[in-house]
Amino acid sequence: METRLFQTLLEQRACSDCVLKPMCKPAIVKPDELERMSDHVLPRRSLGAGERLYARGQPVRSLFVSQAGVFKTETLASDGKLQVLGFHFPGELMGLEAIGGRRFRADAFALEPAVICEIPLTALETAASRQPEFQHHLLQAAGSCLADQQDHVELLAMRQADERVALFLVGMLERAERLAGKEEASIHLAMGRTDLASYLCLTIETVSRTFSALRDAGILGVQGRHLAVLDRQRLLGMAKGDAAKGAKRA
Amino acid sequence: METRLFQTLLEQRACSDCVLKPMCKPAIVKPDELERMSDHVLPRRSLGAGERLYARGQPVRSLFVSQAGVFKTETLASDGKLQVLGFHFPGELMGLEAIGGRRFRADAFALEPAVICEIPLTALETAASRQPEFQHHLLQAAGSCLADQQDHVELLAMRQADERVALFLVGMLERAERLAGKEEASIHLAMGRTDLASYLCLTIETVSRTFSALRDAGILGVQGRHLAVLDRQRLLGMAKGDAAKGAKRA
DNA sequence: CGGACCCTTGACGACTTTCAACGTGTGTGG
DNA sequence: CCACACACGTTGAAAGTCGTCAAGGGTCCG
Repeated sequence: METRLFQTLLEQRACSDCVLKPMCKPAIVKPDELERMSDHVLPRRSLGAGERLYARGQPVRSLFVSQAGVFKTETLASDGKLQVLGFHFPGELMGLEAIGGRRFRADAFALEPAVICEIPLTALETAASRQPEFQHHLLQAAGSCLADQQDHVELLAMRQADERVALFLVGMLERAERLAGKEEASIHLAMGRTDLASYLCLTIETVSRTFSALRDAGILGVQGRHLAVLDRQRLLGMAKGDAAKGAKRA
Repeated sequence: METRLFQTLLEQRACSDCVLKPMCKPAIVKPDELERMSDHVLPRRSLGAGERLYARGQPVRSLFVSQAGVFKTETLASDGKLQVLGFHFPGELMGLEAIGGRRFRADAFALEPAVICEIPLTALETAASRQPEFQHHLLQAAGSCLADQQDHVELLAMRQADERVALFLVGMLERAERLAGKEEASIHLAMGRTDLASYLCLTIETVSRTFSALRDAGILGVQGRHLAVLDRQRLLGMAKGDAAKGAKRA
């Protein structure tokens, strides 16, 4: 059950035993450094759905890696509306964008019950100094965060709503498959339509209509937040901007 | 003249003498490390307007900092169209998003005659290992890149074309003022309407019309790429999404 | 049972895109 | 020197898509 996994994740203190080590982006290399690292990583915390991990404006003292559960980060855009900046899956680093300005620029919320690994910046930097390979990993993790953000911009560059949604779903599918290690035919969305719409820069109505169109076209099965990928090929096609009209057949 | 400055920038080999040191984001801290760093930084190159600095798919061996001249980075979006991801001013780090995947994900072009400082990754990492403060700076630079990308997303989240353009102009103004160290009343755009439109995810026609509307509203003076900020207050207001209608007075 | 929340669906209008034409400046070649 | 092509920017009119406003259904919970 989920509770079992949660218990396991919470009890683990040592990074060397971490279930997520293989996919932990800031993964540490040498065993002895792992030990040292463990001493500094704070005890794992669990968060309930909707709970806030950190808040905009707080000084950054730690970075975070989700062990279980999807997170969202959102910021107050210049027009005063909330803007979802990203969704963060287990193993993905959070908070890095804050260290440029020393304070968090966004709020982070758990979308589901979650377990979080908190790494103090001081521990991160001393570990990086001691161990060039870890430093290298850290830089790579930063680069990956940047790449993710660029993907978000690319997503927003898709003009048509259905293309945007399709590209988003393909991305979610890939992430889920990377975590599961196998092909998936269904997607469970951790976020509601509101967060989804904000991330895609669309209204919830448009998102809902697009899902319905994909359903009517036989591409997707839609039951609330649970989606079934019925025609992977056509979904991929839409994500590439092929089928301008959602329901149009090839 | 510009040529004089170019000559100066090209002749400088030592980071310690660098004119841009105060604003070089990956600025190095201690003098002796500066010396060592200089030995590894490649001789500065100059690029003509439109010349390519690096290409998508190339393996990353160096990061780059513009010494003079604005650059653009653009990628091939999944729909096959070119998408401008960012504009990079002197002192800003380029290429970091590539190191996550070991290859450049974008092309970088000089928009004007430019001088570039090339820092091999190996030099970067050894310097960071030796000197914790430099490592800290490097991480901060990475964070700043990430923050810039988030700003881009925030920009794209502005629904109305005039709000997007206004927010972009405010950003350009701020960057120019940071470089100049004083308030500016005019903006010289290094990029053409096509790159601008791509960055803003609008068509060039819409960008052009928006500029015209801002001109007619008495907010902006427009002469091709040269803009005069006539009503700073109202421009800021639009960037915050206040005036939904561009020409509407307060 | 009522209410809150989330998601869906419909109709209308506004905005941007698209298509098209025009003007300007620059560089090339006659 | 002029003609011409070409790139770039502007403007106009028409069409399409998404946002807005509004209403309704479903589920969960008190």
